Amino acid sequence: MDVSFILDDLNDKQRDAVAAPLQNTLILAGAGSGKTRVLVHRIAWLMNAYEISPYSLMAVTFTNKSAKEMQSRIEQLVGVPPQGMWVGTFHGLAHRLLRAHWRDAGLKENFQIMDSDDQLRLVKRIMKAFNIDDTRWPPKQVCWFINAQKDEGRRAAHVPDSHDPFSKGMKELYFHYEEATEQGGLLDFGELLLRAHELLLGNPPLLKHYQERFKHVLVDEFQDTNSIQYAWLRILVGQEGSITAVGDDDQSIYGWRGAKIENIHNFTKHFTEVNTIRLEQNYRSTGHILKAANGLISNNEDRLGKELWTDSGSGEPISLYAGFNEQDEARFIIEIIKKWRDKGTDLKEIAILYRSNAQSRVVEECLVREQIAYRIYGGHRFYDRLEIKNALAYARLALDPNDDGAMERVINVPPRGIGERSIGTLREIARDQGFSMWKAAVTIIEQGLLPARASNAIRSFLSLIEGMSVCIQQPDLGLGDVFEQLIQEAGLIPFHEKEKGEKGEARVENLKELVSAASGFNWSSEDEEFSSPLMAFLDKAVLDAGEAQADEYQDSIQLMTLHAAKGLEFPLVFLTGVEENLFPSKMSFEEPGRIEEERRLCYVGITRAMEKLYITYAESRRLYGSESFNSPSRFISEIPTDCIEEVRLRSQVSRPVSMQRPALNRPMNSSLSSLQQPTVSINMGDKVKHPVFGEGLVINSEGQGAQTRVQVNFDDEGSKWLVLAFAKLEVL
DNA sequence: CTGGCGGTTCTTTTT
DNA sequence: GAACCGCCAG
Repeated sequence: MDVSFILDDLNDKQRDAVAAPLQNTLILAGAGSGKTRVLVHRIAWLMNAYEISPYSLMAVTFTNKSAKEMQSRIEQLVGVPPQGMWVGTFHGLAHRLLRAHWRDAGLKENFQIMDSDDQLRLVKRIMKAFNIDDTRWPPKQVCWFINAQKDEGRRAAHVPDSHDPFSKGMKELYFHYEEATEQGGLLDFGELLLRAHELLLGNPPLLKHYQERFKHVLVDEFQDTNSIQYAWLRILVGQEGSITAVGDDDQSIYGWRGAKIENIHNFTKHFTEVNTIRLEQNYRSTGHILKAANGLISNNEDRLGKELWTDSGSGEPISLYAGFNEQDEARFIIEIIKKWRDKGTDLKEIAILYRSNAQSRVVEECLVREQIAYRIYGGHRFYDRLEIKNALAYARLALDPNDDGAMERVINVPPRGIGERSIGTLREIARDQGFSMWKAAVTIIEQGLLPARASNAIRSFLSLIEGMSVCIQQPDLGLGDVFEQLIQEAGLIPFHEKEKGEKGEARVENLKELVSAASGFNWSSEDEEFSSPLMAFLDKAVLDAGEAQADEYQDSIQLMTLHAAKGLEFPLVFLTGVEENLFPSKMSFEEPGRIEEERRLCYVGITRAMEKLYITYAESRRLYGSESFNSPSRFISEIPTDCIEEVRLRSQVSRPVSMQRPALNRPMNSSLSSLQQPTVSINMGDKVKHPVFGEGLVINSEGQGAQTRVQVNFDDEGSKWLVLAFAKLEVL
């Protein structure tokens, strides 16, 4: 069979990667080097050249979106959907495994997946039940702790003992949490992975079966794997199988949620006879942009090493703009956008990137004023919305009345006269008797434990749910109709219509959207792991974000965080708010490795740009209600100067100069910075020496003339504010 | 039981 | 600056 078509249109390195022998393979794919393409083509190659059945292949990704994309691109290339191949996210595949082997995994048949919101509620519930002080152990932190443990593959019993009461409490809470989830048949995201790993580890015949089945495993974005995912892969691949991992250690930006960059660094140690291939030719960006990215990332120490190059010319230099506040920054961006738009660029080819979501507001306001369409990526996911979760909770409750989480969620939504008091009694009885809140409710009514008013309210709630459970069992009723009816009976529409503002309207819209999503859900009966379409839909709702925006196809400016931008590309990119304390975020100053991660994040941002990149920062910024003066980010000075050009839009308005413009460490070829350096001789970013405090870096300043104060971050003493006129600072 | 007021807290986010 | 939580009054 002629398989050469698979290698057409690939460069030499890509071909090497795609046609690499059937052994452990590590593909270090730089930004814009055709990573997904290589992965997809390799799958096609394995099937056609090595004649491996799709049944023996597994491809793992992190997001549903990329799983879907991979699936459809394989189909496109090979012509037919790859029958029997497992393509999905780590969580999705683990889930599939657990549904198929729930008994072996020690689960209930109807186990449910919790999202982070459910998890938080559960933790709060537990803490109330055990009377644990939620100021000493904030529920969010408890969740974070538990998830971090699970990411590392640790159950409560594995958490090392500690003497300090805080850690002790955490561990204890983890125990309580384990008990509650076990009892309720609830699995959080981390549990899916942990459980799937334990399932294989503790069941040699089953493990052998899957090891023999999956001859080759392919993993995308390998640099983002956490410990448990890595362990799962290793055990699954075993001695006989092999793995192709594609990743870029320079784009590892999820360390804060457990991703271990070490996994990619140590790949060659843990897997045998690894064939390493580097893809360094970039097809996305201009030379200037790549040079900037290379220069920046070379400041990181722990790297496998890679240098991107292109043969498509150096393009325009990067433009750097110093806004004098965040308004000015936004105005500048819009101005440039308008120029590009008038030249004929589609709005959807322009992206505005920022470090944190809070920064989007100013830009948004500006875009609204100028009537430019925009779209914010990320934001709240469809199935995460309050009204959607409530509707889903009704379905869950109808499916299983003993689902306490669902019960708590909707028992008084819309308000039906069952308040905190009654619910408290329910909880109490449930806990004392060791049964569910539903059963507790039945008991209350039977024994008249509450005043008639509350009792009646509860009774009518119970019969409402009973009616619903009849409804969902009608075999000829479509999933869409089911939700239509549930929403109707629960009275959710009038409830939200009563809400003031546009919020209510949007919620009603979303509920309608849910109905149409449900009716469009096709449950292929080959998903034999599921006993009913409704259950499958509920699981999907938890695991799948559900594209939040409906107007996806409208031509609009793309706004997103840097994290959300990974994997995307745009002709014109604005990297905004590139200031110390913001980016790198001041939260990253504590631990040593975090700054490197911020730098990688910046690298990701720069490499999103295809033709033109603008980097902007503001000298003063209102954030969280108060004003701050940040110096330009260290990352700016780490970019080779010959890739950057400073811009000034308007003729400079004279403004009070407390200190000369804190431009770059190095002298810039900007006429302005030299013009405005009359009196003061200390720059932000300068290294200075103080007779008592020693050496440090100037990181901030305020005031002018004799009152000028500077903030210096001393190597040994931490940061201090000093009055310039008195402190005997020596510039080094 | 509900609604309103004040005090507190604030990265990044997929599953 | 705003969103979220907890407390208090109706």
